Amino acid sequence: MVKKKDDTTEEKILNAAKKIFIKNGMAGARMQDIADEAGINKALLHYYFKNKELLFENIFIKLSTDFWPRLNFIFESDMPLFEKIPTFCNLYMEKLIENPYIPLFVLYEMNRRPAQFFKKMFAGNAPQPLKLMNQIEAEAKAGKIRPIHPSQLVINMISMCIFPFIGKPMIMAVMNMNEDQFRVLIEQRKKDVPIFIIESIKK
Amino acid sequence: MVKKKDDTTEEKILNAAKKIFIKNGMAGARMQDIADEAGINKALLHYYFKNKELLFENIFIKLSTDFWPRLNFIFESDMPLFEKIPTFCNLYMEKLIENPYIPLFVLYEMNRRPAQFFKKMFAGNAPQPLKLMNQIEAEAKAGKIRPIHPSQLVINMISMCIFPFIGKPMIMAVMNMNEDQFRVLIEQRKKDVPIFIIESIKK
DNA sequence: GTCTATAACTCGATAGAC
DNA sequence: GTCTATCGAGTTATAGAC
Repeated sequence: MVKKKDDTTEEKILNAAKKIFIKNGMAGARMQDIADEAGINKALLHYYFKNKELLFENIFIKLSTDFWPRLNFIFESDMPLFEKIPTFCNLYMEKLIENPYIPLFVLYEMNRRPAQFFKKMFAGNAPQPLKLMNQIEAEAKAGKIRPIHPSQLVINMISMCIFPFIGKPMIMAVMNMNEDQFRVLIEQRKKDVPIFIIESIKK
Repeated sequence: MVKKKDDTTEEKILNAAKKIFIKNGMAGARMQDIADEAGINKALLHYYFKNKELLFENIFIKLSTDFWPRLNFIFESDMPLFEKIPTFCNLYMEKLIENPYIPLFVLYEMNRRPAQFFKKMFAGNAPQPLKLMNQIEAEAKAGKIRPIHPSQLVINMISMCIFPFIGKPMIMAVMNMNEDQFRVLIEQRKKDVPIFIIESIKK
């Protein structure tokens, strides 16, 4: 019988820290809250992770890869563009539905840290949109799609996938929605965003 | 000779608080930093604003209206849709270029506050996309544009305007850009985003 | 209104027993 | 490895002089 991973104290701490850091951010999170969430005391927390900064870095690097999950294989696949775009949007939005609070957390913390810091967070995990961008440029040159800046198209796609999760409270307030209605909106987007993009670039 | 508004102590405090809160967030901001920035001491800060929470609320409500500046007149104007969309994108992105850090600040703080809290922040300032949405629906029914969910179109438009400002460090890292190149990218977007949208919905 | 000084408190971190 | 107890730095907030 294999011991479940999150039965160990270290896993309990990591899960608790993840939850508390996402909820309150680095500055707002308390070591006491993390200890409580993990069902241990502060001293033990410091026994496993020397200080708050190191615990945070550990979590931040993990969550950065959740923010940008292993979808490079789509960017870099040989799929035709009109298939690649819906595939990416669907898979990425699925991931975001599972982890809706990660983008805001990651982008917020990135904004108050020097660029140097998140070089290491990208170690081997950086998104590689270059092949997709080359593909877009090739299709445009070949007259298969209308001329468009590849980087702008990629940013448009990612903006429309991510933003609703970041702007959820604003959207719900402005559009006078409840949780259920918001969930429906997001489900709709999985179909609508790819259509929106393809309608824009097709000739 | 009229006294400049920000010569008063209260205005100095408000400007300082705005700067520090945007930079460090509510949890990360220190009353001492705000006092230093304003060129006064902490005691005087508490004389003007009883506590940190009240000062924050004051700033947050102000910044929420900057986040959503007075652009309702565009949403509600009688402009044709194909003119309204570029006008909105241009004016909104101009505002965001002036205040690039406000969206992340506002959306982050909104996410850790109960919906009830920012009801008051919307007092009289809520964005009113309803007329725009009705217009979209009418144009679709009349066969002037392809069928599309009005709320999705509005969210797409806002996503593409705002997201680059929130995701700036990520975009710069992934696309290997410096500040100047990012500025160019944003300038391009003022033209490209409206085109992208119109190409998508036109018949 | 504005300041200095300090109280009151929060929180990260450590000492030391088991 | 895990706990209780506590230190000490840093912060919000107040008292009280000018």
